[in-house]
Amino acid sequence: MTELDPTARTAPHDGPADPRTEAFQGVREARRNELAEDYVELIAELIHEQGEARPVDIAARLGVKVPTVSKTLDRLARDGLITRAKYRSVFLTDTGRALAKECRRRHEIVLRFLISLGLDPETAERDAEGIEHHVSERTLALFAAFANRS
Amino acid sequence: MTELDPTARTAPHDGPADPRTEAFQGVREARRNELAEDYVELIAELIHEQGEARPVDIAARLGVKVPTVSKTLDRLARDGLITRAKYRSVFLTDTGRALAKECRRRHEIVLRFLISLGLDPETAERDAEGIEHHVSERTLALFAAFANRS
DNA sequence: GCAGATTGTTAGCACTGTCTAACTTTATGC
DNA sequence: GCATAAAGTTAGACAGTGCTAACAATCTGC
Repeated sequence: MTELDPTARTAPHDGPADPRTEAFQGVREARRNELAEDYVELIAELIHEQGEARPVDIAARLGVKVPTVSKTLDRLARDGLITRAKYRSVFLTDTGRALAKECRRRHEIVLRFLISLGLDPETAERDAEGIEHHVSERTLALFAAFANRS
Repeated sequence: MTELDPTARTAPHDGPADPRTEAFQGVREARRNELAEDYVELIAELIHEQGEARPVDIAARLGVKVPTVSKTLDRLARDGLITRAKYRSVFLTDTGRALAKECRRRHEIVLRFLISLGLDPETAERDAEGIEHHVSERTLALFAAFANRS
């Protein structure tokens, strides 16, 4: 019954064998990172726009309460994406900055793609926010090509 | 500071005023329903393919353990999407069936769209699984039009 | 340079979603 | 029709993500 049982289904791979199962596992994996990605992307943006990223601004942008942000920032710090000192604003580590850049890139491509498809910018922004965490590199390349072509 | 403060930002709406904040809130809302949608869609599929939806099959498809499924099914039952009896397989309520149908529709459109964009079917399946919960009706219409046109 | 406003932290609660371990029920194969 | 295998449930742990309430630190405007 375990997913390592080589007699399961038809294929003798390691792993789930069913591509649908792989898809679900991939999605669950992606979902775990979504929030962290939203945070680092937003932190980079705030630093760029306002010179610093304060919990109160992060909370306002995300639409959550400040204590929620505080707790999440602790986790991001623990995971090496940001550094922070008590009662001070937040900084990205190199890792965090790299992730933010990557997220911004994906976000831009998805957004441009949706707009070039004919979507209004507001809906495009909302959809891009949800979609960007779930597009493979391959899809991203197709999106970018489409947006450039049209 | 609260999101109901009419002096916040520039617009005197109720709600967040910043479209980016709305986007984040919408995404969080969508994320809350994703798992339920995955479940009902899968349950409908299993019933169609095999005549019944058993926890063990749901678990195998999703790539999680049976007790996880059991607990989630309790929640779906509590929320009126399925009915179940102890040690028996699972049935969709009318509400659950409607949701499943809606999910399947979205999934199909996204999948067809990605494939018609030029993506290989396996990647398309994986990406569709992640994307389908985050596309607005408006985007879906554009996807469908594109897939039909090409 | 102090009072009051703003911002940030901590503690504690609730719920989700995952797991393992132990148990019960149902199904299967002689 | 009974023993064993398979499936399902329950209990309990743990991390994540949200909240409120209470407290602490910092900032601001006289």
